[in-house]
Amino acid sequence: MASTIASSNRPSQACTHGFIKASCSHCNLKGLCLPIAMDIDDIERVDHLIQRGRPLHAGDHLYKAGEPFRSIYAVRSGSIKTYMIDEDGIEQVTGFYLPGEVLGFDGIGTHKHGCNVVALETSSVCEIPFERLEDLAAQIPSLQHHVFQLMSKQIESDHQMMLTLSKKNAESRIATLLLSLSRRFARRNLSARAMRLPMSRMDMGNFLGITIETVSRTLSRLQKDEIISVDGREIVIKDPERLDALCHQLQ
Amino acid sequence: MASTIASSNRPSQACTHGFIKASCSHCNLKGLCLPIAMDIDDIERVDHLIQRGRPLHAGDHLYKAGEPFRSIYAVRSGSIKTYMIDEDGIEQVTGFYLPGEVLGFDGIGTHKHGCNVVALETSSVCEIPFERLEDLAAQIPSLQHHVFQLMSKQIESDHQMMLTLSKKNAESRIATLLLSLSRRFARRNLSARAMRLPMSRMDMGNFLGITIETVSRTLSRLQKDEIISVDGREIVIKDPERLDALCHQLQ
DNA sequence: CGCCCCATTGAGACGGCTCAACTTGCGTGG
DNA sequence: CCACGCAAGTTGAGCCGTCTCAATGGGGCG
Repeated sequence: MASTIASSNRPSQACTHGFIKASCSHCNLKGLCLPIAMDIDDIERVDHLIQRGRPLHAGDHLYKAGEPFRSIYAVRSGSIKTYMIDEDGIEQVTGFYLPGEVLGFDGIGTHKHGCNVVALETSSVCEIPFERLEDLAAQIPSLQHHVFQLMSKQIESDHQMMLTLSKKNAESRIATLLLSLSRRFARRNLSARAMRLPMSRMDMGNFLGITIETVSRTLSRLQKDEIISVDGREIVIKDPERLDALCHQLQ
Repeated sequence: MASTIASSNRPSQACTHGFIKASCSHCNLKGLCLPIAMDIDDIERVDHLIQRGRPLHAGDHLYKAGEPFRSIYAVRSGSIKTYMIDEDGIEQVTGFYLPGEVLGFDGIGTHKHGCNVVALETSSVCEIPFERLEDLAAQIPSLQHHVFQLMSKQIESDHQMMLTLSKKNAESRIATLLLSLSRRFARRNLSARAMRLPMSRMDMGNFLGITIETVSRTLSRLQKDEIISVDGREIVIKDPERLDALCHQLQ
């Protein structure tokens, strides 16, 4: 399944030395990612500042909290988890990022990355040096606006997450996550019904503020009720309407 | 106490027709607010795009979710609450804003405000038209960077809130909120120990993901343990160290 | 093959919710 | 002036959802 994701994003040409050679204009994520709604010349200019690195393997860290902030990153293939560790060592998963999604907007304020970023499976990212992005954004109004938009959407989705954590019960949290993943897969023309979860039960539970036991029990219950079917990380949404209805219940 | 806050931010000159006349360069919040770290000429240019309106009274909405997004706002005096209402009518308070703090960064992505904004007491705000801010940001690199920084800090504090909602028990959530308010009062050279909460128990509970009964019980317990004293909305932090220690406990 | 990690399932404990009663402060109107 | 209603807050009793602790079951890998 990981290979399915990767192949759906693989650029047309591959490079001899094993690195993935790509360009924004040929990337089939350009309708989702940073270059959205930019004209071809401007995409070229963004393209030149993007650095495409060696693929990350599952468990590899892209960066860790406290390291100097220099770049933001767009996911090209695979999947990425961000998490923070507070002063007491408590971990909080703050997000999951799929191809075409941009991460790393925290850390601009403090010049240090605010969270840790780790690959959940073999993944590749585009690195976007932020100082150069700022220079270019000052020259291309639509790019500046687009960066503001991406950050704004991050804030909105974080607020939605605060509501989920604050007001919803375990079943509703799980349903909300499954539907979010489903919609994001669908946006990339993958199946909205059948998917392989990129994260462990531990990561799901940590993100949703519940224990792995509750995650497991809830998934089992949803399966018993024939709303989804579960086989490890393979999930099939059998009844999207009822799953959606579950999102709308309180704790 | 509301008047204390207002007077501490009142600009030097007052206008005849009752509106508060002000400028960024004379505002004693300029070390906290949008013009931070800008030189005097650039502050003047920011100053010209800022619109200062009639004061809001407690309960007045600055804007509501769904209205077209045009401006962000800096709090000049008083205090402001933001909250979202999801499709089921569930309300979630997403933040409290004190003088010198900037709000409204959600909504850039969708061109519609993502949340509702209401004054908790008599308050005044500076309106910053966003299109003109974008124009100016493209000309003043430090301003563009500063807007990115403000949004980045919003994201970081939202992530911190996600951790609080996801991992901490009621006592720890209350302690975290009290210390956050205390630090933000102190930054404006107000007392870090004695303060008047700008929000109701309902708002505190909604923000923190607990019921008003639990808020009330928890405050009573902290008072019994002589960590704080409570008299309605008047709070005195009697033992900051122990209050801080309470932040660091799990659920 | 055995080890370890991840996931599942069960039983009991507990923190916070629900429901309810009561208090207090404040504005309104008789 | 007091009576009254109303909103906000406090406190208590019992309930419920999730956590904790524990046992068991696969699946991948050395």
